[in-house]
This record gives sequence, C-alpha cells and structure tokens, in this order.
Amino acid sequence: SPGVASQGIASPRVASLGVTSLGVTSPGIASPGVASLGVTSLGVASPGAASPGVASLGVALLGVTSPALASPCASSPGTAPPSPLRCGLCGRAFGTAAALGLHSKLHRARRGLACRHCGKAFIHVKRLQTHEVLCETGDAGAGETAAAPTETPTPTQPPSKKALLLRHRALEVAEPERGEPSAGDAAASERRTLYLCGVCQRSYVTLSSLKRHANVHSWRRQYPCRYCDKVFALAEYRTKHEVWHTGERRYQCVFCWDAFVTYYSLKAHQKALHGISPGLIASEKTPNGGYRPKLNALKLYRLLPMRAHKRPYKTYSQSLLPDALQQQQPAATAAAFGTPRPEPASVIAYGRPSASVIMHSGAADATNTVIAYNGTAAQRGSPPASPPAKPMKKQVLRDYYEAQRAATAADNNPPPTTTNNTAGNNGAVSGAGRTMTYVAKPAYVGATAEGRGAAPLCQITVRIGEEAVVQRRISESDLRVRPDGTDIGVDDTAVPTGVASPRRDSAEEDSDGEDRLWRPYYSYKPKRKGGGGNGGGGKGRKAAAAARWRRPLRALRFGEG
DNA sequence: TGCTTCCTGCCAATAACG
DNA sequence: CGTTATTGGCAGGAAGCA
Repeated sequence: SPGVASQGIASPRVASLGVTSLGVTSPGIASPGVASLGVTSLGVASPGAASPGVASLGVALLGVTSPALASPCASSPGTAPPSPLRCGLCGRAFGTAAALGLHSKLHRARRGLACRHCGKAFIHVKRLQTHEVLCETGDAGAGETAAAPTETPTPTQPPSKKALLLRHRALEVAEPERGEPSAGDAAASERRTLYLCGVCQRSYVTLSSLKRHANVHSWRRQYPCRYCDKVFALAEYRTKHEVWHTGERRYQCVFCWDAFVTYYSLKAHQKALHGISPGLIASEKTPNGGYRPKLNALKLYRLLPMRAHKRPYKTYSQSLLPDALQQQQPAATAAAFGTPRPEPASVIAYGRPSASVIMHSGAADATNTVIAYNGTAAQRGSPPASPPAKPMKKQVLRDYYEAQRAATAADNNPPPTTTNNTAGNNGAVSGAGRTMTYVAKPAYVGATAEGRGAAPLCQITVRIGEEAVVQRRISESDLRVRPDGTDIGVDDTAVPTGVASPRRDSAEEDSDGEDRLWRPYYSYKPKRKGGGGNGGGGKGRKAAAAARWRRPLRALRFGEG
C-alpha cells in the first residue's frame, strides 16, 4: 500500500519502478521522482545528526527508512494531523475523495514525467516543462527548489557543477529505453541503474562503489593505520598510506627494473628516463571517474606482490559484531594458529582486561621479551568470556572454543614458576604474576630498508590461554639508528602497558606512551570542483598530521640516501 | 611544479545464504 | 553446491597541498 511505501517499505508498485532505498535518513532522498528513474539511493546518517548509534547502523539499515525523514515528498506527513484523505505517497491532505483521486492520477502518471535532460521526475506536467527549459539552459538548479518543492529531493549539500554534469550524463544513460529489453541486454540494462548517495548526491554505477563510498559519511567502519594514529574510511587508503611506513616498492619499471613506491613516481621515472608517454599505459576512464582496463593494454611496469601477507577478509559476522569482539578475533585466530601476523602488530588485549608488563631484553635483533602478566587469582578462575552473541564464522568459532579450552587447561594446570626461557621456544609461564618470556620476531621490513642494515621492526605475539597480547614497541618511523649501531626505538626497560583497549584492533600504543583515541584522519567533503570547500582548519590539521608522520619517514629516506 | 590523497569502475577472493 | 553479497586491491586521472 502507498502508506506502507511511505514508511520505507517498498510497495509492489514502487518496487516495480526500481526503487531500492537503502537506509535513507535524509529527507527526500527516496522520492518517487528519483525512484522512477531507477536510481537507487543509499542513504547514510547525516554527519551532522549522526549519533554513534545511528552512524553505526549505516548500511545495515537496508530498506528501513524513517517515516518522518524518508517521506517520498518533502512535505512531511509526520507534521500534519492524520487524515483519511491523505496521499499515501506524498502525504498531502485533500478535502474530498475526488481531489485525492485526481492527485493520485498524477502520481501514477509520473513514470513518464521525467526530464529529458537530467531524468528528474515530476508530478506536474507544467513543472516538468518549466524544469526542462531551465535544464536545457543549465539553470535548472536555480529555480528547482522553489518551483517544485514537493517533487525534488533536498540534498544536504548542493552538488558541484561537475558532479551534476556527471550525474546528468549518467542519468541520460539511465533513461529507460522504449521497448522490452532483450536477454542480451542484461549488462546494458544493469548499467542503467544508478546508485545515488543520499548525503552528497554522488552517483555510482555499482552498488559496491556506493557502499564503499557510504563509509566516508558514516564511518561505520574505520581503518586505522598500524604504524601511526591515522584512521581511514577506506581500506585501500590505509593500505596505500601504510606503504609509506613500510617503504615497500612494488612498482617496477620493465626497462631498468628500478622499483618505486607509488605509481606516480614510476610514471615520472619512465617519463624522465625512458621517455614513455603516459598515454601508452593509460587505460580507459569512465565518465564517472572510474577505471576500465583496456583489453591488451600495454603494461610497462610490473606490480610486485605485496610483501606482507594479504590481509584476510573480514567475515560478515565480524563486521556485525560489537567492536570489542571484532578487534579480538584476529588476535585470537593468530594466537590459535601460533602464527604471528606478518604485519607489525599493535597492542591487543584479548580476554581479561588485566594489566600486563612487557619487557624487552634485547635490541633490534631477535630479542627475548619478558611478558609479566598481572592477572589475579580471581581473574584466572573467572569463567572465560562468553561467546559472542552474533553468529560467527565456523572457523572463528572453532578458534574461539579452542582458546576457551586452552584457557581452562591452563587454569587447571598451573604453569611453572620460573621464566628463564631460552631463545626460540614458545615461552614459559610463571605462576602468580605469570611472567612469560617470548622471542620477539623481527617483523617484515619494507623493501627499502631491507638489505641496508636498517634495524628490523619488532613484533611480539603472546598467547595466554584465550588471551592474546600483541605488543608492538617499534614502528619503522620510530626507528633511529644510534651512532653505535643500536636501535633507539627498542627500549629494554619494563613497559607497563596497562590495559590495552580491546576496542582497538590495531590499537597503537607507541613508545611515546600516548593512548590516543581513534579519530578520523580526514573529514570527507564533497568534491570541490571550482568553488566551495570547507574551512582551512581541517586543512591545517590534516597537513600537520601529514607532516608529523612524514617527517621521520623522509628523514629516514634521506638517511638511507 | 612535485607529490600525496582522493575517487570510482572493475574484478577477484571470500563469506554467507538458500 | 550454486548463487549472491561483501570486501578490498588495482588503475590512473583529478584534486589538493606545500
């Protein structure tokens, strides 16, 4: 029924129009006009109004819309008193049934009332005609709001000119063609579907692109750098950023086998030294800014495989779990398999929130590390943490229960009280105070540092029953080589780590001892193409943040010189 | 001007689901 | 077990910053 549709649950009629409204929380996004074009909108919580709870819902709110906010029309039905003669689609009230019927006809007819230029849909023919004239001259945006307040979505921010142009073009493609689509047109008809961001009005060809983009608004998932305190909204941003910490050079020139950190530097190198025109390796760009690889594209470089193991995909269950559990699982899995993750790890307290002490006994080479666990008897006897409420992947569950069994066994069989541990073993556990000694394995060092005598990174993985404490004391950017060759980053004194927050999967407690909260590295702003933009404050902060981590890295690079 | 970050279509790998 | 959904890497140009 239309009434149901206005509550965000697609009625059959709306569904037939191709509406896919995903968690719209801003008003007007799921307007019937847009829907009639086959535009799919994925709304995310408006940044301004986002309570943590709302933000955390993000994409998970598929198909559920707030009746007050996702009303098909801008005139909110929630504000008007309930009336039996109210349009179920736009909430407009009518004095007579005849008037309502006439109005409903307009809704039914709207499928054909779409702008020929930008695809925007209208209820009233007159308004459509007015809009089309304006749209053709490029002024449509100016009078829209006033001209058709009930038909047009109200974006939170006006899209930029280019964004409008791209959208315009894309919507032209999205314009439904007359006649029945043939079976072979599946891809083409698929391509006609556009996915529209409810917050910034960007359009996407693929749903995955939209969902990926949605995270920059909602920050439902955060991707913290494992070497510094920056947080990214996209996993790929983090990966690229982390390359600067590791110094890995993956782009290898096929002419001289010289390797480069970034694609840009490779290109600059090939242009300068080999006279390679970028056009030779250029691939096809889509109108929307995406990339479409050319068939038989000439590749003048080699992309070396990542040195660090590919990060395992996060399970869906994990993404739905509470943060604390999400952060624990990777450590648990790594501990269960006894294979420390190749990437430099950070502090992860798994299981009991007890204070631990980690003492480094050596320097940059493979060193012994003493871990003093300060768990109390009560803690040791306490039942293991209850399994997560949400469904978990079978393997993760297996690991979890294995860890539980191991913990129980450890509790039933008190470990030896001495900790004199020889290098290479898996660590010994002491009794009260549970001091454990582990070998700190040098973690992967980036290609640039490799072979030049640079001090290796240290990675320590500790497993105590179901607890995994992973402590990273040194990051590459912290490494300084003393004149005598020892590494400054390695502190051999006892380091009271306190309770590492279980909410942080890569929680960094660097040697400076700061325990900073997660914070967005940058705040997303709509593409600025010729004007607008938001304040210089963010810029300055970003620049300062960038400078903070770049400085030591550059110093390193120069030092490597 | 040089360099980094952002962006987004495409695709492969993986997980979840029926 | 096949299908669908999710995730993240890749490409390479645009935007932005120093």
